[in-house]
Amino acid sequence: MALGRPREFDTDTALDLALHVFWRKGYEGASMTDLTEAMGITKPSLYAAFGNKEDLFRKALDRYVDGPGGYFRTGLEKPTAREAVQHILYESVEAVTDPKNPGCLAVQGALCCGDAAETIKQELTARRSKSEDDLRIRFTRAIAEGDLPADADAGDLARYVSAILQGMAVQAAGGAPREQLRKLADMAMRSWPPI
Amino acid sequence: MALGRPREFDTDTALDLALHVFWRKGYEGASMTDLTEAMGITKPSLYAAFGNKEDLFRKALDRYVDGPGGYFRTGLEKPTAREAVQHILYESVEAVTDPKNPGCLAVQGALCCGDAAETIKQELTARRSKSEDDLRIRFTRAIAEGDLPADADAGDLARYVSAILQGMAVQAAGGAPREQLRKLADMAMRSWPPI
DNA sequence: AGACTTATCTACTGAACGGTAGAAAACTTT
DNA sequence: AAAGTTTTCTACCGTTCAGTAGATAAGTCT
Repeated sequence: MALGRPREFDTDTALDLALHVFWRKGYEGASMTDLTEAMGITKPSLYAAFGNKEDLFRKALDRYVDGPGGYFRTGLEKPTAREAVQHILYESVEAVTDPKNPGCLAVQGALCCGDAAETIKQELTARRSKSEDDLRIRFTRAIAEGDLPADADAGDLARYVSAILQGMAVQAAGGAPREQLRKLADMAMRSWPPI
Repeated sequence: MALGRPREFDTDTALDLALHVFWRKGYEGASMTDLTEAMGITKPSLYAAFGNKEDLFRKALDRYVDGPGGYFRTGLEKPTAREAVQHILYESVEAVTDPKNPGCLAVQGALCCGDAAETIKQELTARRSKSEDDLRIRFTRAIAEGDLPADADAGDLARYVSAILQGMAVQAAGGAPREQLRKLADMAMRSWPPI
């Protein structure tokens, strides 16, 4: 194997670099020039390795959920719904206010896009919807386990937590300091579950 | 007065048409061609009447807060903090899920923008921050009037309501139906104030 | 060594972007 | 009617966009 000239860059680290550009500028805001300069490769190399811009973005997204976005899955595995929400909320605060990870990728690219980014918009919407569904399933289990009140609506609770997370992402994009978002998480936790 | 050739279009209705294009596509997503076609005028006419794209967007924004976004100010004038929040939340649900007003302009344009839109991003951030501050001032008054608990933090509450509103806007952009957002507002109201 | 395969490079598309020049048209004023 | 002012139009500007052609370089295979 390994026929032909060997690749001179590591695709995974290049993908990480691309991820950070998309993170900072959004899908449409990140030009191919921005990306190639950050990744340290030329455009033909990028196209040969990753396809087109859309493919690159999807691959970067996958890397996001397995890397910096991993706290979400970790949170779902906590023993109680309360601990799950707490973990996800507070880790999300750290993530969206981390100067190395400026903003939430899922929200960042979700809005304000032109016609060309329609499919990207759908992809991000689908991923957000998937996260909300994961929450709903977790809450359904919690209700069955007596961990949440029997008359709670798992879907409503999932939507509520999602809204808080998305609101935090918007506020972080507006420059809200970590301390303020922590207090927002505090408040959401104090009245949890908001039946 | 009224020297020279008279303008053949009405600037206010043209601004409304522009507003809807920005609403649907965001600041960067709306091209000058999109705008002129929707407004029914040519590019030089647009530039002569409104300046450049950025000026046009700001004028459309002003028209937004005085028109479709007017429910916010109306809400602030309600006699109690609870009624204010209730009014703003439910009217916001109607606004962001109105098929004629697809999304929240303030959130729509706030993210995912390239370098060119940096000043627009700042403008939108400033306006969102202003709204949050209006809420904070209203809550401060409510605390003084005994309308909210004395140990409540007006700033935290304002941030909380803002987060819910922004979360709703993101979910609406993702196609969430009106019914679901109403239930989200219900939930936020049920645990109000979340001290 | 030589054939084969793949990566890398410079240089370039065509299209879309925001914005404008310059002439003609439509009005008020004198 | 002529001068002055402003709008409107077609046609264009330079720039940037995502994406590519074609030559060359660097490896592995027989």
